This record gives sequence, structure tokens and C-alpha cells, in this order.
Amino acid sequence: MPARIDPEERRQQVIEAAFRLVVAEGIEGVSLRKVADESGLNIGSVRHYFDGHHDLLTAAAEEAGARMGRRLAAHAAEGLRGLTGEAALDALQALVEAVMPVDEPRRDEAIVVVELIMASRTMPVFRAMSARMAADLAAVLREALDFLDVPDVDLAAAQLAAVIGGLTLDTVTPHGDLSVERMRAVLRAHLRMLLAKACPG
Amino acid sequence: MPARIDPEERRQQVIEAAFRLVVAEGIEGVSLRKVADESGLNIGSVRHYFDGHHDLLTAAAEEAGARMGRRLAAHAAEGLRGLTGEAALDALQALVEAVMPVDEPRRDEAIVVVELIMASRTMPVFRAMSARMAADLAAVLREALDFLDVPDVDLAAAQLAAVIGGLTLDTVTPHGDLSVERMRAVLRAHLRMLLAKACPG
DNA sequence: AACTATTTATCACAGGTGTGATAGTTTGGA
DNA sequence: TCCAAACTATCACACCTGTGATAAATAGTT
Repeated sequence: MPARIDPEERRQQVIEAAFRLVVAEGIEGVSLRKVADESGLNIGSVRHYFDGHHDLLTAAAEEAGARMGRRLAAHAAEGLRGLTGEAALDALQALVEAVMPVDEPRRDEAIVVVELIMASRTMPVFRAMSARMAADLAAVLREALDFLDVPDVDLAAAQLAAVIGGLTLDTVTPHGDLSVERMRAVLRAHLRMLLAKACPG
Repeated sequence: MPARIDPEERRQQVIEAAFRLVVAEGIEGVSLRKVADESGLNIGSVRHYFDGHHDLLTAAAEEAGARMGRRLAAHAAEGLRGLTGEAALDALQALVEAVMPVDEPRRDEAIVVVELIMASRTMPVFRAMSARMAADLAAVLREALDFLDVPDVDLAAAQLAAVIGGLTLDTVTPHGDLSVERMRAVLRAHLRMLLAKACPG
């Protein structure tokens, strides 16, 4: 049986093209023909590796979620245990910035994620992954804040998650079009407020 | 000249239908034919009052921005001057909740606004209005926080704007699917943190 | 070399889109 | 009454979409 190319590799190639289209045009711009063009494949090939449009979207969402999960796992909260002062602030900021649009690759991934989140409002295909991504992020944030002895971890984590979402939205859209520097400054101010409640007692 | 019906009224009727479609299906769901059906008019009539699809979207964006502006103006920041403690907290929360999805009409409007913001990333039609809405909100927030003697008004307003955006996103989407109560609690916690820096000095 | 499963490539069809063009209908004023 | 302006209603066209179906080319195995 001819398998000159790894099917999984081809699928990734297609998903990558889909991501580029999401960044350029939004999720509605992801059509089979455009994905085929963008990936340099024929639409017939795309349809051979994915069981139609719906399946492609599902796979792309899965991959987006997996990447965000990997980013969170990489900057694990373990190293935060017991840190205080500026060291704690720096470490926490580094963790949060792992999922924020601070450079081009992270910006592209953030765009894909936010597009997916918005789309999950009306497209059932994305509901589960959208919810899972929020849960993953919340878990990491709670763990991190807990390690830093921040009180009221649940509430603080929810606040931080909101700040992350809002800053991301205003950075990747013309709404407020935050610069990366400004975004990081606002984030830092918020983290400082959160840690201020931990530092003294 | 027959003008049995106020043209402006008809336009509002059409825009209202467009808003319902945005809520139900997202901005991509706003097609001339669907708007016509939803508004109970013929597509020919819709095209008589709007100079094509682009013009309809422009008018809808304008109306969405105007409504958000009116909501902000209604809960003007004037009344906040000099308030302290729980009274300040309550007043500030009431102002912020004017633009948040705490009930069905505000939820629908918030959905329209967030859809517009996301769409403004790739659709030039929405860029200006998206930016204006952020500026309007930021101005009101700065004014309010200033009246409450919150220090570092610019930074505090930016933080608050981020919280508003993030909470709205997580309330109108399955991402974290916040209940209204939870959203208000998280918002209150954040406002409390901001005001804590003002209360003592 | 022959065979076979994988992969690539096309067609065609039904459905939806914006829009140009064109009739038909209604209604207020002369 | 008649007319013209405003409104409503259709057609048709080109374009794009997902998808079922089918053919063609490829390459590893026997």
C-alpha cells in the first residue's frame, strides 16, 4: 500500500493552512477550496484527509486547543512555588504571557483561539473545545496563584482570566488597538494588584 | 410624494432584524435575504432603504455604537463625584453594568458589540466604529475613576476595560460560560481592588 | 510485470450570496 | 382624475459554497 507521505503530516499541513486563513479572514474564511489553495493541495486531497468541512474544523479546533495546552504546560506553575516580590511578579507574568499575543506566533495563535471562542457561540462544533480551553487556563491560573499564596484563589483566577481575555481582544482587534508594550504594562499592573494581597499576609 | 411611512423608521426596523440575526448566527449570518425575511420585508424594500449590503452593515454598526454611547451617557459619571466606600462601589458597578450582559437586552447588545469588535479585525467597515467604542468606554471609565480619586487613572481604566471585555466574552460564549451572578461577583471583586487604592490615600 | 490501495484530480449539482435591472403597486398632491 | 414619486416585488446573472460521484495517477507489494 502506497504511503509515501505520512497522512498525519498532511493533515497538519492542511490545518496549518486553515489557521493562516483564520488569521487573515476569520473562521468564515475557512472554505475547503481556499484551504486547498493555501496548503498547495487539490481540494480532492483535502477531502481525502478530512471527512468534509465539519471534520476539518473539528480537527483544527482540536489542534488549537492542544497547542494552547502545550503552552500552558511548558510554563508550568511548579516553578512559582514560594516565590515573592518581583521574582513572583516576573514568573507569573511570564506564565500568563505564554498565552498572550506578545509576539507574532503567539499573536496568531491567540487570534485563532479568540476566533474559535467567538465562533463557539453559534457553532456547536466549537463548544466543547471552547469550554475546555477556559477550564485549562483557569486550572493553571488557580494553581499558580495558590503557589504564590494569593488569597481567594478562585476569584483572583477568574479576574485574571478576564483580564487575559480582554487584553487579548483589544490587542488583536482595532478595538483599543493596544500595543504589546501597553498590554504588558496593564497586565503587570493587574498582577501587581493581585500579588499585593499575598505579600504582607 | 407618497411617504406613508417614515423611512427612518423602516431603516430601524431593518437594523433591528439585522441585530437579531447577529445574535442568532453571528455577523456572517446577516445577508440581505435573511434580513428581509427577519424584518418581514421584501429584499427589494431592504435594498431600497439601504444602498446594498455594505451600507446596511455600516448603518447597523453606527446604530450599535450610538446605543452603547447612550447607555454610557445615561449612567453618566457625574454622580460618582466624591463617593466613597460601598456607595462608591455600588455606583461604579452600576455604571459598568450599563454596558455588560446582565439582562437580556444588554446581553443582546453586548453580543452585537463583541461580534462587531471581532469582525473589525478583518472587515474594514467596522474599524472606525470599533475604535470609537473603545475610546468612548475608556473616556467614561477614566472620568469615573478620577471622580473616585483612584490613582493612576489611565492604567486603572485600562485594567477595568480589559476586565469588562474579558467578562463579557466569557459570559456570551461557552468559553467559561459565566453566569450573570458569577460575572457580577468577579467584576465587584475587581472594582473593590481598584477602589482599595483610593480609599486610604 | 501485475495488482492494489492510496492519493490526486475533475465534474456536476443544489443551494446561497450581492447586485444590476426592471416591472408592478401604492399613495399623496395637482 | 391623473401623474409622478416612493415603495414593493421579481428576474437574472455571476460567483462561491459543500458534497456526491467518478476517473486518473502514483507507488509499494507480491
